[in-house]
Amino acid sequence: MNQTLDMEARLREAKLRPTRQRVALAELMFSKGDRHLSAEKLYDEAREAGVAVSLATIYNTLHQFTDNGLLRAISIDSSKTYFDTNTGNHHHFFLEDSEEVVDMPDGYVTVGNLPEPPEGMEISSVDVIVRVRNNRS
Amino acid sequence: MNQTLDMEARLREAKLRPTRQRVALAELMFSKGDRHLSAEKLYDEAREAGVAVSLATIYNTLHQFTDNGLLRAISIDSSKTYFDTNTGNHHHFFLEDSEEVVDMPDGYVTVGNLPEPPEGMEISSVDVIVRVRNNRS
DNA sequence: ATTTGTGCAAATCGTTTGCATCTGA
DNA sequence: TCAGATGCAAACGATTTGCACAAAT
Repeated sequence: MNQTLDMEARLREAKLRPTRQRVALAELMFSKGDRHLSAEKLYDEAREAGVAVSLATIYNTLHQFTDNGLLRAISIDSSKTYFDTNTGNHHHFFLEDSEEVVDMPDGYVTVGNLPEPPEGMEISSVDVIVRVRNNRS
Repeated sequence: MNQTLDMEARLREAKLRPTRQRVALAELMFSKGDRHLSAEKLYDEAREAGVAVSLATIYNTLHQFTDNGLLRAISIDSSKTYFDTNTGNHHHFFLEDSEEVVDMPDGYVTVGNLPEPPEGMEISSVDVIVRVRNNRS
């Protein structure tokens, strides 16, 4: 069974037209387990894989996927946005030295005793980021 | 008692020369309780207050203050960096609608059951960000 | 045939840097 | 005096946008 067909179905479910580029990018992102990609990194992978896409399309695609629930955007480091293929509830380690984002499996981390959000506000999400570094820094 | 003198002392303690601009900026930042400022916002406040500083100096100053423990940098939203005048241990609410950062008093939020950091790594800091929005979005 | 997506290059935004000029100790 | 600070404008890197062209339904 061709993976491409699965991706097409997946895109249709997300109400996105399965165009050449979207299918190719979806395969790159979703065929290798959970990943945390920056636009630039995905762009490089696409070129390596011989997929012709422009950087603008990478950004468009990443945002469309995010809006339609296929990806989750993570802002950890000002300057770069990471897109997480794991949209489930979980938190992250951020490796300061290599600027990599690593999943912390769910089941870990409990956040307790949250104060009330400000008047008229509701919680949209709770992000826990544990910054780590090489212990000989 | 002139506030300026206090700020000068404070800068000296942090091993920074109390220059005209640094003293002025420190006063703007530290005289009004805990604040979360972006470089641009501080720049605007400085101009309003009639303090002549360039944006480059604002950035330099903000980073020097951060390196010397007077401020803490927060990356919440890719794209903008916020500088927190509260360097103590605490977490934040991020108001998605207005893009404001608000302190969550310490004593709240307990993070439990953290997994081991990856091999050879040590925890540098743990950040909890609770994103909130208007409940009629 | 329409609507939606794509590519390119130019534009934007926050931030940084190079360098000549000033200023505080 | 003279290391360290400042201002300006140009450089930057990530991201967005405008618009003509191409592809999907």
